[in-house]
Amino acid sequence: MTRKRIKHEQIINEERRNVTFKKRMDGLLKKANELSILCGISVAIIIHKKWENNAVLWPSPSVLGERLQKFMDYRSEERERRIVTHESFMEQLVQGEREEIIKLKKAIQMKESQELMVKSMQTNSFNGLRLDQLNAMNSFADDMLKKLLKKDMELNSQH
Amino acid sequence: MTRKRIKHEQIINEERRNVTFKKRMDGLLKKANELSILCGISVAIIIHKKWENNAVLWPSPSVLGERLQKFMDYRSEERERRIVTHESFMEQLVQGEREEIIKLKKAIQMKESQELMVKSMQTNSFNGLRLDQLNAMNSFADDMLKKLLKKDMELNSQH
DNA sequence: GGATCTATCTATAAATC
DNA sequence: TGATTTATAGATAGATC
Repeated sequence: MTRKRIKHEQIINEERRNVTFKKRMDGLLKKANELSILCGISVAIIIHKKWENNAVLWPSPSVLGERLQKFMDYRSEERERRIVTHESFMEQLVQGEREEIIKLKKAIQMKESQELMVKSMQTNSFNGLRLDQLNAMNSFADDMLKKLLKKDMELNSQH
Repeated sequence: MTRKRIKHEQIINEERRNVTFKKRMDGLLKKANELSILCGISVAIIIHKKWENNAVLWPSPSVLGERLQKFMDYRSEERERRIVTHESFMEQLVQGEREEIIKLKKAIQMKESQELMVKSMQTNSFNGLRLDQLNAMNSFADDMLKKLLKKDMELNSQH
C-alpha cells in the first residue's frame, strides 16, 4: 500500500505503464485546463503513442487545429511586413515568383478542397474528418519542412 | 501562510496571475516530461498568451515542429491507401487532377524553399528562424483550413 | 479493463526574504 | 522581480474489488 517514489525511467511492465499513463494523462490535462482558466491563456497538447497509431488531442481535434493555426498566425503580420520591407532585395533573388506562388496556391486550394469534400462525404467519423483536415493541412508542407530543417541545420552548422 | 483551495476562474489580480502562471507552467511541463519518459510517448505543448504576442513551445520549437509533423503523418499511409481504394470514384469527381496537384506542390516547394532560404539568411535569431518555419508551414494551409472548416460546418449542419 | 481506496508523494498559495 | 519557506491542497502508486 505504501507508495514508492517514482523513478525517472520508462516503466517496463506494460500493465503498470498503461495504468500510469491513464492516471497521469488525466492529471496532465486537468492541470492544463486549470492553467488555461486561471491565467486566461490557450493551451494545446498532443499526446502521441507512435507505435499504436494513436493520439490524444486536447482540448479537441478541432480546437487544437484552430489553436495551432492562431499560434502560427501570431507573427504573420510582422512576417508580411518584413517581406514587403525587403521586397527589392527579395525580388532580386526570387525574381517575382511570389505572384505565381499565390496563383498556384489558389489552384491547389480549390483542388484540395474538392478532394477533401469527396473524402468528407465518404467519412462518417467526426474525428476522422478532423484528423484528415489536419493531415491535409500538413500534407502541403511535409516534404518542404524536411527540406527546410535540412537547410536550417546546414545554416546553423556554419555558426 | 495557510493555503486556500483554488477557485476555477481567472485570477483577476495581475501579479498573482503571473506568479501562478509561472509556477503552474513549470509544473505542467514537468508533468509532461515525466509522462513522456515514464510511458515512452511523445508529448507536445503550446502555451499561448495571445495578447502578449508570446508563446511557449515545449519541448522546443524545433522538436515541437517535428512532433507536429510526425503526428500529422501518422495516418498518412492509411489516408493514401484510402484515396487509392476509392480512386475510380475519386476520378469521377476530381478528374485526375491529383497528379497535377503533386506537380504544383513540387513547384511551390521549390519556390517557397528559395524564399525561406533568403529570409533565413536575413535572420540571426534561432527562435525567429524556427518560428518562421512554422509560419511558412502554416501559411500554405491557412486560407484552405478556413475554407475547409466552413465546408465542414456545412456538411455537419446537414446531419 | 475500469472504479475506488488510502497512504504517501508532489505541487503550489501565500508569506517572507 | 525573483528565490526560499512552509503549510496544505492536490495527484497518484499500489492494492483491492
